[in-house]
Amino acid sequence: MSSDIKILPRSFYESADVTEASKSLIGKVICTRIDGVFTSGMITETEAYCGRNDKACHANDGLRTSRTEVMYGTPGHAYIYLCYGIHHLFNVVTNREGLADAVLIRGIQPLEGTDEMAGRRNKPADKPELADGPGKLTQALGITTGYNGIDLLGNKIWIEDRGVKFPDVRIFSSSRIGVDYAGEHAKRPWRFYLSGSKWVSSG
DNA sequence: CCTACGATCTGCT
DNA sequence: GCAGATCGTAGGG
Repeated sequence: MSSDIKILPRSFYESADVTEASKSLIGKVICTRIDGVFTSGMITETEAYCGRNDKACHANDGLRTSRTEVMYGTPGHAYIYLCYGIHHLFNVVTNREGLADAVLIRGIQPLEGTDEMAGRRNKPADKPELADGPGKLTQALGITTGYNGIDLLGNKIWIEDRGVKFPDVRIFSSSRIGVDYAGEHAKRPWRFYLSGSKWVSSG
């Protein structure tokens, strides 16, 4: 029964294709134990960002700064940054060291600790607004930039495979949200989401 | 040093 | 539907 649950190994994050990694993360379960509180949710929506030839990516074409340094590090670590001065956005670093590929988590279906999430969000536990957006789910899970760079094979933030596998026909794609500044690259269909799920950002 | 702006969300109209 | 919030980062002087 519980033997179906396993933490994603480093090799999962070492995928050489960030769009494949992005798709594969749909259906996986992100878990946090923050201040001793366990919360979790199934990933419903992701976006791929590539370190080479992708103007939407913070680390595009080798741009290396203190902010982007984590993206150039070991896959399977968290890149968490502050967006619009308010929202903490959570990414997983993929591929291999030095390349700066990452997947942004944009939506989850809350599973465990929903009352705790509701408290953190000051929203009802059973409504999509609890976690149907990149800034909402981090608040629900208790994730802040203070955890930037953390290893996802540790015991604070991790991702599990619980044996849920959706058929490819249920994974829809679209252009990425909020990256119009990236010009032509903004049109790439690098957003992936579970069709029919309520727990997906409206955009 | 200074300025512009964002991988968003909320509340109000 | 739209404007305001809010602050770290990047880039330029």
